[in-house]
Amino acid sequence: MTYAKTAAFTEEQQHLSRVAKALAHPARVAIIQLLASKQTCISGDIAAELPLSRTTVSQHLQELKALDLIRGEIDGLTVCYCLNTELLQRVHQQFTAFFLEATSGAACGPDDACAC
Amino acid sequence: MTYAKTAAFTEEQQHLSRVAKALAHPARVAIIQLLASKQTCISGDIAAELPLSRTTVSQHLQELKALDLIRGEIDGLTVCYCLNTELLQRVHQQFTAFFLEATSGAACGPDDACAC
DNA sequence: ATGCAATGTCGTATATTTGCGACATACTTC
DNA sequence: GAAGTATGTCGCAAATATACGACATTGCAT
Repeated sequence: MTYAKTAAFTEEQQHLSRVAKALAHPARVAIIQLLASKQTCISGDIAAELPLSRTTVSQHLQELKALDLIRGEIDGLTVCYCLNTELLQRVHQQFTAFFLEATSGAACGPDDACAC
Repeated sequence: MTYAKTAAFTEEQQHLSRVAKALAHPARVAIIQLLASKQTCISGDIAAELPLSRTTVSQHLQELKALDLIRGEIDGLTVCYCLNTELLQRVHQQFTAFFLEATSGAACGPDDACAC
């Protein structure tokens, strides 16, 4: 395995990067925004709204579902996807903590010159 | 090009996913946290702190630098990296806007059942 | 100038992601 | 039950990402 030496990193770092990877594709960002905008949790309409094939969209949906960021509920023939707002809020807090940590410390000088 | 049909998405979605991709690896998250914790913008010490080869760390640094999230300043023989806190703050705002949008709308029901 | 140390780049091997057509499944309707 | 529709899974091809050793470059010290 010459790939993904993730085990050597903090659990926090791994989790943050896992969520970041879920958002690392515009299609998945678009899916979340779509679910946020439409009250009704759409199903295959998502595929119709995106410039990708239905198969590909389904895969992106599965990726988001694997992280539990979205949830799918079978309603007869169609599947209803919705956001897991509770988890999204927790993720938001983690990202905020990360960014606050990153922006609070002394960094570059006034004209972006390192202070070392 | 059977990959990255990013051009079909919003500029906002593309940018968010680009930054997310930069954070989609624990090593890069660790690098940012390291730069945040150490006052002095370290150089190759970063490689010593991570469980990766110096070459690999250098590549991760270049990726972060390509997005201007970090900056490197040559100081004689060593290179000083530091966080671009200004940009990080802007990115933080964008992520916050995204998460607020995602968590505000009506989503799953009380027991995480879709409301459709 | 010579030697050494710190960095980055290049080439390469492997793993993963992305995208999509073909197929299987499940459910609704007639 | 037959036909049609909505979804997901599987398998494949191409593009990317990850990891690292070998090499080139640059600057410091002797």
